[in-house]
Amino acid sequence: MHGAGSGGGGRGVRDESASTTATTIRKGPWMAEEDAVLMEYVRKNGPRDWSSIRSKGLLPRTGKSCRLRWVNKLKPDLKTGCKFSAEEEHIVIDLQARFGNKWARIATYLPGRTDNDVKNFWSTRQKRLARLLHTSLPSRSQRNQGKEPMLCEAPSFEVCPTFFPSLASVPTLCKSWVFLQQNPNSVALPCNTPGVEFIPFVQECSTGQCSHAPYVDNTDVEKTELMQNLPTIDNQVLCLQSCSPPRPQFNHPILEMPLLPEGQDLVPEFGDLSFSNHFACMENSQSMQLAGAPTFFDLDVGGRGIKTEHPGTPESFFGDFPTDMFDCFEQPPAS
DNA sequence: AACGCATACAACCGCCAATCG
DNA sequence: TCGATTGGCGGTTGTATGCGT
Repeated sequence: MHGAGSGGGGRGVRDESASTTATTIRKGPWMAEEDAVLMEYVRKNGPRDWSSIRSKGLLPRTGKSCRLRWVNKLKPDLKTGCKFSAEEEHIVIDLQARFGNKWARIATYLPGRTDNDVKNFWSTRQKRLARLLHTSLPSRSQRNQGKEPMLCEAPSFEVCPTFFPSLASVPTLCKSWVFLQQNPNSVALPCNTPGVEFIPFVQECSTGQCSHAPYVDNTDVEKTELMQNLPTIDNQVLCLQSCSPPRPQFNHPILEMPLLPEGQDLVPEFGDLSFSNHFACMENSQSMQLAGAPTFFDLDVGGRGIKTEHPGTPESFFGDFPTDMFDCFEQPPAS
């Protein structure tokens, strides 16, 4: 889509050819004097007619560069030098799942944040998660170039069907799964299962009465449809329960867009505390019941078997994560 | 102290849609 | 109507900084 690899070329302080004459476009870091000129221009003329800044000889910068500088650095009320709060992170995660890489749109929900801020935050987060999970980001050919929410950006988990024979008929477009709370009917849902998106954690409901609505910012009708679309496993209705912290209240009315099944963030799959319990139990019971079946720690994660690095216990697996990674998740209710 | 790595940030690029003449 | 210009956006990359070894 875009000129990959061309970005950044020729910019920066090494661009010594950049002069201060109005006929030559200056690139690279902005100087305080330039900022002052730009601020003064905006004060007099407002944030518009960016190209006239150069045509009038005020700055040897392109209009695009001036606008970018204003929007990202000089505009009042920007939260410069302030890390994303947990609430902001939640908002970005949720909205990215909903809108895709529409950073400008997402930024409108975050006062003081620019699309560049959100984009950088997300990029850094993706890299961090990829590294933590010993897997690589999707190849460029696999990325959707931001046109739609990412389809299962989480690294792949090859889930042994032996564990979940009842899911053999569940269609899947990806290899990522959301795990249900551990119990004798433990199941996993592919992350693209209808109704799973935006639902941090999933529990099984033996009664079929769902007392907890999943977190969605949609209408009740959509919620109902969402619930109806849930698969049934072994004739049991799956019940959704959000175990995530209270969700942020958006300043804007959300959602002119429908739920997108592709949206599924990595965190829910790995943040569920019952996730580890699930496999701890599996180690003790199911692996015995299913003799010969591989355990979670035999599974290949992102093409790299983690068994050798994390032999045996869920704790050893999660030990690789930052200690505060799950701070925002509360313990699921004891069953 | 030096080095390497991860992260945060800044600013570029090309593409595209809207606007203008 | 159409080509040129402009502004907005998303992707990408270089640099600075912090931290651990």
